[in-house]
Amino acid sequence: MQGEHPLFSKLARGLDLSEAEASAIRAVPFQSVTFQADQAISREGDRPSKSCLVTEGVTCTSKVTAGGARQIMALHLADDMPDLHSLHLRHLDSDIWAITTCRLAYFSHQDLRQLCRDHVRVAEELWRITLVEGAIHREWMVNIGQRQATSRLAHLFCEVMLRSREIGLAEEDSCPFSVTQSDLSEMTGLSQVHVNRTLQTLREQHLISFGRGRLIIHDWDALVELGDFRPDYLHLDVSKAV
Amino acid sequence: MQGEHPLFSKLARGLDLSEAEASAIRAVPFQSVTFQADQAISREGDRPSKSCLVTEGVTCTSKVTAGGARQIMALHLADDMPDLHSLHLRHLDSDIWAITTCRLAYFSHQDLRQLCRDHVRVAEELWRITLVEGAIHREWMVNIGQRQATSRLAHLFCEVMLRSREIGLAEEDSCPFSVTQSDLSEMTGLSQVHVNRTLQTLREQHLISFGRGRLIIHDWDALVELGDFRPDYLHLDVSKAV
DNA sequence: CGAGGTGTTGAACCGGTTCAACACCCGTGG
DNA sequence: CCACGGGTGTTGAACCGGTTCAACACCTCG
Repeated sequence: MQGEHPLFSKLARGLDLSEAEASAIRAVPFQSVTFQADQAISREGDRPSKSCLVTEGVTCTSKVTAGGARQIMALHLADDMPDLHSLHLRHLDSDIWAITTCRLAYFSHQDLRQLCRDHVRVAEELWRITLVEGAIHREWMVNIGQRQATSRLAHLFCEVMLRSREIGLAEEDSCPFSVTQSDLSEMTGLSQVHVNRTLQTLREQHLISFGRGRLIIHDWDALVELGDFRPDYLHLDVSKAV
Repeated sequence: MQGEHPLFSKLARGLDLSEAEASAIRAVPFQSVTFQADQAISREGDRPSKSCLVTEGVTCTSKVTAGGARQIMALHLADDMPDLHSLHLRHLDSDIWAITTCRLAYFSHQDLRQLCRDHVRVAEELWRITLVEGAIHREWMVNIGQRQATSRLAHLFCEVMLRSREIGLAEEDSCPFSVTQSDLSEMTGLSQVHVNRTLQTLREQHLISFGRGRLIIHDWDALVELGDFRPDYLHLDVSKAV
């Protein structure tokens, strides 16, 4: 897939594309842009005329309260589309940040809309992608609202591992995960200090290793149990034949 | 609008419909069903072949953790479509419950898909509706993850008031809101006891009244301030001319 | 070698939880 | 008409998970 059109590799994942669809997708022009870690990619209130796809690195969606507290609402790994929703929403309702240095491919809304009009199945798949994002939001609400610190982190780690595996970035029991403890705290609604202590607990129980840009899960079953992790919400069950 | 086709009144809200679109929408068959308060409408894991629109009452989307704690992830008032996402997701990832007695109109997925294929703008509007749901999810994450109890409730009340106004259910400073304190606790990730105490605080400060199925906001500006409420995320700025 | 970001630790604190008892309200049936 | 019952709301008191603050350690990179 090296050098393949980024939107094509994304869509080919969930869809058995016809010749016509494939070539229409490959014909969508795109622009590659690199962002440094901790750079803002877009800001709340922006009215973008293009949407992006992450080809490398990690981005997140976040908001800051009046009190200055920050919540990260979503993580985007390779092949995720952080602001696809801007295709049909006038303005962005959250910021999008680069967590690591990352590379994005931009597609103009005009081109995407045309693609959708010409190829219904592609439209439906793009729609579906935004729906999965919503499903992940729902699970995160449960995580933040109802689970204890250890479970919250365990759950997050399980998700990251599964999503990394999905895009071919995971080895057997490990995957790249270059986020700080402070990032983790903003994803889970915990304080940075408590994340630190909770990580220690998880490490002491030989469940995970985390650090130097990598997550290693030593005991998947135990982590799943602890995190109350049921992956249905990721909607990975896409058999291409529908 | 009494007696009007429910999907039509919903879509006419955001879209200036052409004759062809309007009649196609009105042609979509639907089935009206009544649910009693606290009845399950659909369950996690279901694979629905139809989606519903709330015509009366209040429903919610929720999940229960392994520990038995329940999180409500979304509220649906009249004209909301609680499981529109099931149109493109194989299975439901959460339960849908009737909070009050309510009336739903059901549309088969087959019909909705056909409608979308025949009328792109309708497809885009339905897609948009699911995207707004996602935007609300994101704001709720901020609410649950970062705000204190008083702000959380204040924020929720502001949202309910605005959404009620949008569908014409609000009087000047009040709207119907028949949920228990326990429901509020599950929406905000607080304990029922603490919701009770927080409500007392809000009442003492003459910000709201809440009870007997009604929410009254006595001081909108103060409540907005307290709740850190910025309504952009509701994406109500739909001028019909695009 | 120094600087700044990240991770770690301890101790005091507090927002919110939990448990358990009680009050209230409304609808039901006797 | 009242007695009853169940759901909802209210209260107090003990408790605890997580926060906050502040200091320090560590690592990496220039």
